Amino acid sequence: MGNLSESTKCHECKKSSKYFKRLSPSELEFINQNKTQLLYRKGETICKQGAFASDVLYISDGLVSSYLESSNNRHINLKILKTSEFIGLSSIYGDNIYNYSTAAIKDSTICMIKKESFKKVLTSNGDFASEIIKGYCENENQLFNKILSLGSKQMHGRLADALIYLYNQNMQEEKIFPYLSRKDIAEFAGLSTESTVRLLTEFKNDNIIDIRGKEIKVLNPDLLKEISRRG
Amino acid sequence: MGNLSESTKCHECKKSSKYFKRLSPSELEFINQNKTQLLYRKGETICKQGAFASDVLYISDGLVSSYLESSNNRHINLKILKTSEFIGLSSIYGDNIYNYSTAAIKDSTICMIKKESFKKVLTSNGDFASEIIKGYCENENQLFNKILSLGSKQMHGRLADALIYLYNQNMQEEKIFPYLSRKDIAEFAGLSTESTVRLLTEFKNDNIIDIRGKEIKVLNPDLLKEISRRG
DNA sequence: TATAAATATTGAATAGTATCAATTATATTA
DNA sequence: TAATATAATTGATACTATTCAATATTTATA
Repeated sequence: MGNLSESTKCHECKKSSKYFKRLSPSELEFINQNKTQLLYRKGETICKQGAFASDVLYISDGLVSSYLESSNNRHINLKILKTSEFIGLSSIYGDNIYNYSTAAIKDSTICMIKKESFKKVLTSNGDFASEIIKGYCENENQLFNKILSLGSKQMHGRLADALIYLYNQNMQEEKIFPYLSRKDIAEFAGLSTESTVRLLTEFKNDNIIDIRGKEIKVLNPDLLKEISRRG
Repeated sequence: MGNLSESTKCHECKKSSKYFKRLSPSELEFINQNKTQLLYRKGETICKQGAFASDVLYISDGLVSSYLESSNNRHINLKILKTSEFIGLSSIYGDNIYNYSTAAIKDSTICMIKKESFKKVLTSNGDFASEIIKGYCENENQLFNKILSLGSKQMHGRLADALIYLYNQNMQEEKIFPYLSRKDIAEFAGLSTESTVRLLTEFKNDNIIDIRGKEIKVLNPDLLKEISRRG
């Protein structure tokens, strides 16, 4: 706790997102007063699909994966969420429930902001609202890609899509592959774990990727894109 | 044209959506001045995935299907859009291009509203903006369902999902099945046309649905939901 | 209405993918 | 570190779904 409390005030937060930059000091202070900060350990569920959503969550520091849980007990991974990203934005106006689950893939500090407070700021600050809407749109695009991948491609194309996405995430500051199991990758591609393992080996033998344990490097991104394109 | 011009003014439009109800007369008049009305024939493409999006489209009267086109030449159907729904809202803040294609499934009157004008009203009228954001959220939920269906279910579950969606659409004022080919249904379910036909027959033999040519009736919605649930 | 074109249906063959079981490698914990 | 648990890999098999080809049916058009 002591270690957390240092960075507990929003306006002192070094991890402030582009969204929060749109807020005035008083708005930021208002948010600060209506939030709680929590530490989630690797593997812990942060929010659960279907649960009542009274807060908007903000990743103050960490690495989180979002996923959908199907009625037949499978998971489809949606995104890797990083420091300074929001969770559960669409619950603000929607059903009041989380539409997907999230889990910490490494120890993560999460700010929980009361939804009503968040909404208040959103209504009063058009700039902030615009930024949020922009976020929605980008997000939608990624969902379309997912639908195309799952709906119109077979194994090779689907794994290529997953690797392209994950590799792009991996290239930024923090490496993510060390935190992902084969099962995680499989759930990004919408494949069984075994098929994923087999295909990864195939890609490796074709010098498309390099594998050292969990670490995966893309050697031939163009070919990977071509495989994605062909489906 | 003569037939169209009668209902060309926004404030006289009988097909005004819940969104437009949020606008003041002057705002409505502003939109009116910055729009064009066009008639699309059945089968015509209304907007094309990837094309530059300078307008927000509004279905003044008609029936439209939205779909994604994959790089390997397949289509995945997303939604049936009806009178008083928007097309291309997410291009307002996003990439400036349409992220999906739409085609008229029957003759449809479409209003094309200059994006910049739409944006102007959106920025100045928070109520209107709220309504639009709410629309985004509902939409996102449907995309999650699609991802779950395509990513975690096999044929029976996927067709059940498609039929449940289409049947719900069908129940409203206008019947939609007469406008849909087996191929269309297949593209909603993410299946081949032949598999779709075979499964439809199977569902019919199991008294889950009734088929008379294009007309499809759901006889046992609970069983259909159960099939969807089990995947 | 007759004819042509498009759509729907069915069967058989093939390709694609998951599942199960066994084994090996890696990570965790006493 | 040894023991145990978890994750990764591989092979064989069974299942799922598409494709191709042929036929029937419906729709559109001259």
